[in-house]
Amino acid sequence: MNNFTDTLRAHQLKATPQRLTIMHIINGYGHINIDKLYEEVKKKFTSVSLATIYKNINAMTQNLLLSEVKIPNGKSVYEIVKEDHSHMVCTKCKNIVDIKVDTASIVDEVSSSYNFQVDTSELVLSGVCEKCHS
Amino acid sequence: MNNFTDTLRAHQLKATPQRLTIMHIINGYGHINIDKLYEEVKKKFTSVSLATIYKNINAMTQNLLLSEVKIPNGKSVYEIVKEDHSHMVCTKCKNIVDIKVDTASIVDEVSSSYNFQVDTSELVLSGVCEKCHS
DNA sequence: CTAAATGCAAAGCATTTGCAAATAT
DNA sequence: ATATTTGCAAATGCTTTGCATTTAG
Repeated sequence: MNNFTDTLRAHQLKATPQRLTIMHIINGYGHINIDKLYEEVKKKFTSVSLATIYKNINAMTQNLLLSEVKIPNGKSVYEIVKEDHSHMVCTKCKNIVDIKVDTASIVDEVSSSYNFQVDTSELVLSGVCEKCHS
Repeated sequence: MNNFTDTLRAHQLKATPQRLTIMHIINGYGHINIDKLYEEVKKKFTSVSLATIYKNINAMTQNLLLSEVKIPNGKSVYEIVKEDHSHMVCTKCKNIVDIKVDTASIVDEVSSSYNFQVDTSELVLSGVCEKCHS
C-alpha cells in the first residue's frame, strides 16, 4: 500500500504532482513542519509556491488525510493519519518518534471521574532520546 | 498565598501594575489566550500595549512563572505554573479544565520500552463536558 | 469540458523590535 | 540613581486570499 494517488482520491482530492510529492515526503520523514516541507518540495518543483503548500496542508488536514501535531516549544508538524498513537520529542536532536502507549485506561478514568466524554487524546512526551543521552 | 508581587520578584521580574494585573487575570481565569488577556488588561489599563502583553507573557514564561498550553485546533493558553497536571478541552464550549491524571505509569513504561529519558509530558484530552453533553 | 489546483502578488494577522519616556527598586 | 519596563510605531514573519492560468479527471 503506497499508492498515494488512490489515497488522495479517497479523500476527495485530485492527485496532482505537487500533492503526490508532499505525500511522499511526509511519508519518508514521518513528521515534518511547513518550512522543511516547502524546502523539500522545491527540490522537485523549483517553482512551487509556499501558498500551494499551505493550501494543500490545510485541505489534506481538513479531509483527514493528514493531522497536525503541536510540539511544545516548537513548530507544528504534520503526519499521515494512522491508528492512534502518541509522540516523543527529543529536546536535543528535535527528532520526533511515534510511540504506542495505552492511554485507554487514562481516558476511561477521566471519563468517569470528571463526567467528560473524551473523544481524542494528545500525548507528547519530551526528553532525551537514546542517541543524545550522554 | 496570593501575593503576586512576591511571586514576580521571586522570578526576577519587577512587580509593575501591568504584570500584577496579568497575574490576577490569569489566576482568575485559570487559562487564558493572548487576545482575551489583552482585552481584560485593557479594562484596567486603557492604554496598555499589545506589545507589553507579549513581552510580559514571554518574560514570565521564560522565567517559569507561566506555562503555555498548546490546544489542538485552538489558540495557545497560558496558566500559572503549578504542580503537574493535564488538561481537558470541551470542543463545544471551549472551556479548559485542569485534571489530575496518573501519567507516571505511562512515563515509566515509555522510559524503559523506548530507552528515552522523559522529562515532561503534555496530555490534552478533547471531548464534551458535562454541561454541554446533550 | 469543467471544476479544482497552481503560482504569483497582495493582503491580513500575529508577534517582535527599537527607542524615548516613565517607573520600580 | 539605574536598570528595567512601558507604549508607540515600525518591522518582521507567518498564513491566507484573489485571480488569471493550468491541469486532473
